[in-house]
Parts: sequence; structure tokens; C-alpha cells
Amino acid sequence: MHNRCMIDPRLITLRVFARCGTVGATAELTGYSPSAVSAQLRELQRVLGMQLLTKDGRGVRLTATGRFLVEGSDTLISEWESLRAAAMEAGDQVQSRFGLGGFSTAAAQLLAPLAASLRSTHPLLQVQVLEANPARCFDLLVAERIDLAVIVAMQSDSYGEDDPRFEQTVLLDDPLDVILPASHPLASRKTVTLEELATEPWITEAAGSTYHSLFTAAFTAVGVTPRIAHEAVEWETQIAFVGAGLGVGLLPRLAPLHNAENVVRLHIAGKGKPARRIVAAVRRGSITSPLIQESLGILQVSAARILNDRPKDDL
Amino acid sequence: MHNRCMIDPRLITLRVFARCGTVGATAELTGYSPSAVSAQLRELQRVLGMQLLTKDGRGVRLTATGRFLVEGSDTLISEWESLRAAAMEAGDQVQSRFGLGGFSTAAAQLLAPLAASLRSTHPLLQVQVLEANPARCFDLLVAERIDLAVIVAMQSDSYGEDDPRFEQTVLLDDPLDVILPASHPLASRKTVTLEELATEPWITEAAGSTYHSLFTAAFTAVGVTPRIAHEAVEWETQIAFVGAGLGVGLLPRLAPLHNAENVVRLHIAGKGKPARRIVAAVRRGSITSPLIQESLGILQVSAARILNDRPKDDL
DNA sequence: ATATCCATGCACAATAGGTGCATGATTGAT
DNA sequence: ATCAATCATGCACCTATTGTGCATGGATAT
Repeated sequence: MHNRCMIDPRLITLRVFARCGTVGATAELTGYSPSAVSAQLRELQRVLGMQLLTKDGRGVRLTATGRFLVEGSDTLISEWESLRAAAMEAGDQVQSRFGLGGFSTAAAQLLAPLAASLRSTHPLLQVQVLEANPARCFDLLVAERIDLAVIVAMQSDSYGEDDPRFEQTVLLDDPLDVILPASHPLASRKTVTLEELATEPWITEAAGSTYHSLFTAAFTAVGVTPRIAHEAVEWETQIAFVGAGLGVGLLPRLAPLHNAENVVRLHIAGKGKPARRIVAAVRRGSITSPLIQESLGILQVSAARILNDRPKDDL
Repeated sequence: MHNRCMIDPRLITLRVFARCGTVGATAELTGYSPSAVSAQLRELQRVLGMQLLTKDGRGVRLTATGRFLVEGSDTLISEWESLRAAAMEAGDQVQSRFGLGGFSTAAAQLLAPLAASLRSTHPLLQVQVLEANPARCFDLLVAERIDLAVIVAMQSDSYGEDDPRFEQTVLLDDPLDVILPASHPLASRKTVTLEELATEPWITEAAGSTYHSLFTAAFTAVGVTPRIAHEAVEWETQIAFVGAGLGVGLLPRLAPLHNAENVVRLHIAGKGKPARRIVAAVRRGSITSPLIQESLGILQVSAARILNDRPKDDL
């Protein structure tokens, strides 16, 4: 399972460790056991003749040398990805495994068709799809568990757009809609503005979650401070809360309302049209790989189809 | 023994194969058995999902993809060497193994003191010295069997000065002297010119050898075509031939005459003062490594000392 | 003081990866 | 045309790397 890389897997492990800081978390991300991670890092130090880790309290911490090595390895990894991509391209070769990662609705609406398409066109390609939140998707890319991730762009998160480890491609902007109880005075409207809903009790996710930052960003853009009344983790829960009349919420258009009772979805009008940007991310250098290129193409088509299927987007 | 590299060792094996063309030779150079090389290359193709080799007669041959990958891997390797060197430098770490390679007189006069010096200053460093001819030294560098080679620069050979895999540093120019039988009419002279010896029967190495090209280069420089009477492989043999009055020869100043009877060594005068250039070669990127730097320093000192010990050099 | 969390060492198990020999295919020489 | 030489590869076997699971020990927070 762990033989897909040309760079020493122990260095990959070190990179994951540099990201998450503890041996246990590294083990979880890489799929090894904690003992294995510990042994790998010890071996790596022995082979390289470098001290990469120091005890720090009850954990371990990277030394300056370790940090240096990890940072420097960014270019090494992308160099390899580049080379592999070019070689695949030059010789129209087929790779055997392909890992995809994505988050909930993105995974459902974009990744599933992609995986199906790849399966049919490349019968002997082992496609694996992992559902994971955006932050974890980046970690999984670093850990080489997946090769492509479809995620919601996070502006203020730890992985910037210019991270030397990744390359990102915008797929589509998924507008946020308002969901109201059917009994709400504004429920019969076609559109609403956030200002009109400024005093409503809002339902959102817990602070620190992926969508919470989107939520606050939407309101700060129009200069309104919403009152957060309830918190939900799943869309379904949030919809149920709204249906029960507990408050109102924001729901990405890609998230299906199914046939929820007592809930209506309204597009947002006005200058601040909040949206979540959905992007595809790959390891830097791998973007020219034929499989990646094909996948991105399929994703773009899916994204375009999604936008076309919803002609009211330009409201 | 073979765990010193951060790049997949199978890729290194492929690179060596690209150099020598047969599985057997690759096995000999890398230190594996032929079966192991075969299995490694098969595995590499499986893991990468690329066809790198094709059957060609009774052997195998690189495909276009294979060649592409090998060429592209040059920068990858040097990138890694660079990174490792920088990390070692940044954290004044010590590496555990260090392989040196060199050829006969160079090995004796430059490598041995270097190895001794490194041994004393780095007690727990495993220094290994391999005697090998220049071409093989380059192969051993590619195969990662050695880290530094002291060789005689070859102008027209397969490894040019600008090979992307190596970096070379000039250590010294070792002048070629003439050795004559003591009974020779010119034996009492202080110096001679090649023109004066144009009609002599010459003793040299077999065509195609390292020094044969030096030999011919020396004469073409002064526009003389020597008559090659005898061939010898070892310096000792050549000296014995000269001592027996069979002819005259060229001998690098670094090659000791010991106390050979009936043989005198004369410096060459005139415009064409032939010399063999002795250089140190390392894998590209590794030259900033502390150990390499220290070694090069020691070598330079040795080279300077050698030149000073022979004050007649500027004749 | 006690509970908890984290890394690590150890016994054991799996497996990747090695060698040596036999085999088959191809080329060149007698 | 036969035979020898050369080369790659498959197979049986073995080794040693590298994994897991559990127990241990140090460090912190309650």
C-alpha cells in the first residue's frame, strides 16, 4: 500500500509529522502504527546522520535541521511529481492507483461522477475515494494517500493558495442560499438580502469549522453581525433545525435540500453574494500528469453542468 | 549497505543500467546480483505504471520513457544532494559513511592521506576507499557506491566536464616526464623536448586506455607522430621495459620511479608541456556538503604540498 | 497524588527483497 | 548447422527489514 513513491517513504512520514506535530497523529494520517512512525523517524535520522527530532515535554519536536529538511523537500517532491507527470505524458503510460479526496457535498456531486468516469475509461485503474475535510485532504496529499482533492477554498487557513506543496484549480463558485422555515414572513419571497435577515436567529457550524469562516465572511462583507442561536454539524441537522422554526441558515446550493418539510430555499440578492469557492488541489508538479489533466477536465465539465442545471444562479 | 539514499534505490539502479546497458553489468556495479537487478527494474515499472524496458535481442534496452525518466532524474538526484548538503551544513551533523574512489597513483598519493586524515578527525565515520579507473569511478558515483572520486580528467571521454550529474574540481596538473634508459645519449640532459624524441620507439598503454589518449594528445600538440613500439599496462612494467632499453616512455611525475635501475627521468621542455589534469568529482549538488568541502580542502593541501616538494616543476 | 497523554522499546509476525541455480532465448563462432 | 557463450528471468529459499500490539516510562494537567 505504501510503495507508491520514489522519495523515501520515511521522508514523507517526516513531512507529515512536520505538519501535525505528534507521532500519533502522523500514524493516523499515514496509516501506520505509532510504533512504526517512531521507528521510521529513528531510522531516518540514523541513515542521514542527522538529528531531526528532540524531546519536548511528553512529545517530540523537529530540530532546526529537521525543519530545514522538511521545507527543502518541498521542491524535491514537486520535482519528482513533475518528472513523473512528464514521463507519463511522454509515453502515454497508465498508472495503477489513483486516490481522490473530498468533502461531503463536493465529494458526492463532483468526486463520485469523476470516479465513475475514470473507472469506465480506465478499467484497470484502482480508484480510491476518501471523504475528508479540506484540511485533512491537504494532509492526505502530503502523506501521498491521495493524488487529487476537491475542497472548499479556505482563505485564512493554514494552507495558503501559494503553498509550495500544492497547485490549485478553481472549479466553481457555489453560491450560498438562505434557508427559512416555511412559516417565515419572507418565505414567499424570491430573493432576500442578508441585511433583511440581520436580526434573525442563525444556525451555523461550530466556530473553527470549515464553514463557520465562510459564514462570518459572508456577514462581515455586508457589515452585519449575525446572532448565532444554534450550532449544527451536518447539513441535515441544520435543515431540520430550520424546519423546526429554530432559526434561519445558509446552505450551499450544491447541498441538496431533498424534500425537507417546512423549509424553503431563497437565493441571496444584493451586493454581498456569498459563495464558497470549490477548487481542486494536487501536489505541485503533478498537475501535468495525464490522469490529473483528464480528471480536472471531467471536474470542469461536471462543474459547468452543475452551473447550467441551475439557471437561476445569476439572480 | 544499500540504504544510503533518499531516492528510491531502484531508480538508482535504473540510472546505472542506463549507463552500462546490461543487467549483468548493472549488477556488478551496484553490488547486487543480476536477479536482484532484474527484479528491481520489474518492480519499478510496476510501481510507476510505466514500461521502461524492452527486449532487444538477448538483452534489454531502455524505452523512450525510460530514457526520459533517467535524464530527468539527474536534476532530482542533484536536488537531493544539494538539500542533504545544506542540511548537514546547517546543523553540523555527521554522516556515517563516506566512499572514496580513485585511480592508482592518484589513489595512493591523494586518497590515502585523505582517508587517514578523515579517519583521525572523524573517528566514527566509516571511510571506504575503492580503487577504480576514472570511467568506473563515475559509474560508482552514479551508483552511489562512492561519494567522491579523484580521477584523471578525460577530455574526449563519455563523461564531459558539463555532465549534469557531476561537479568537478581541479586539484593539480601532474606534468608528464620522459623516462629514458640510462644508456640513452640524451640521458645526461636536464630536459628534453618531444621533438627530440620523435624517432624513438615509444612504450605506452593499449589504445583505448585512460593514458593512451593523454599520450597521443601530448604528441599531437607538438605535431609529432610517435612510433609506438610496445604496450604496457602498469607503470612498473613500462619502467622495466625502458630499463631494458626497449624504448622510451612518458611517466606522470606523481608516479614514483622508486629506485629503478638504468632508468632516468627527464622533465619536458618546449612549448608543449604535457600534463594530466587531476580532478576531484562529486555528485552534483553534494559539493557544499561539509564532509565534501573538508575533503576537497585536504586534497588541495595535499596537491599543493606535492607541487612544492618538486621545485623543478616550473622548468 | 492520580489520571492522562505521548513516545518508545520489545516480542512477534509479515513481507519485501536478497542470493544462487536452472532455464530459455539469442547471437556469434567453429 | 551445431555448439558455445552471453544475457535476462523465473523459482525456491533464505534473510532482514519493517510492520503490529502491548507494555512501559516520562511529563503534564487536574
